Amino acid sequence: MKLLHHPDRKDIQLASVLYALSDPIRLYVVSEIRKHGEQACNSFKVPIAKSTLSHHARTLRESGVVHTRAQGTQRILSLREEDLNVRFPGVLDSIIEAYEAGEAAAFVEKSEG
Amino acid sequence: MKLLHHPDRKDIQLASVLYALSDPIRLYVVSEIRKHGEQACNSFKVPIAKSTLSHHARTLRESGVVHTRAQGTQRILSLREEDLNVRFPGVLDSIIEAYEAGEAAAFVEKSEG
DNA sequence: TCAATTGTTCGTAAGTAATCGAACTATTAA
DNA sequence: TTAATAGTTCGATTACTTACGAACAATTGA
Repeated sequence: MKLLHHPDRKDIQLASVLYALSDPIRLYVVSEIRKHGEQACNSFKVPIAKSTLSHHARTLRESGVVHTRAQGTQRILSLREEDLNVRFPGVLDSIIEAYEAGEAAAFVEKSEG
Repeated sequence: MKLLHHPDRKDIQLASVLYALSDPIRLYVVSEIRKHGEQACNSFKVPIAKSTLSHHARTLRESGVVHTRAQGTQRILSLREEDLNVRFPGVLDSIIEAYEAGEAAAFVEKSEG
């Protein structure tokens, strides 16, 4: 596998982060990570093909929103909260809070409490 | 001219707002309005065709970020700050603050202080 | 070694977005 | 009425996005 590219903190662009967060699937993934901590792609219960999820994970990674590391055959995604908070204070938190307050993903079986 | 459609507050979608704000031109327009108050399209010094600016204004309006009213031949854009703050507290403020703190539009002559 | 699991990459298709210029509408001013 | 100003809409182009399945690669477990 080729090395996964992550932008340096200073190279994270606000517009790119907002774009990455403007998709319902990606918003859901990010909110899940923030709620439950880092996790592998296969833990996200989304109604899309795995190749499509892989694409979304890449979009999140290349925008600087998540960090991806390999663990066995899995790719563990974690939020780059510190980088985002330093660069764009309050942006990630307010977005995720707004998401959780009212925009629960329509495609998720709401059974996780 | 046909009536301009604005979504009701309750129909403003987080993902759509983030998408609207994920473009450098639109981010600039929104930050200008927030800094200097409501203003007409022709006051934005952006290096794009007027038809393109019109498209961006429409994207901002239809996502619920701005309100547009006619005044003579002009279209006055204002920020829907209250609607956005009620629906997504802190989101608009933190985004614009992050933008102004470091993401000044590269296409603008930085002569306004 | 063989199979299962996890994810990536590739090829493709459909849809969407940004952009321009030209033509148009509406308003204001002369 | 005519001209100027401010925007919108249309048609076309180009590029990107999302999506899928198939094929591939890497790791783990039997």
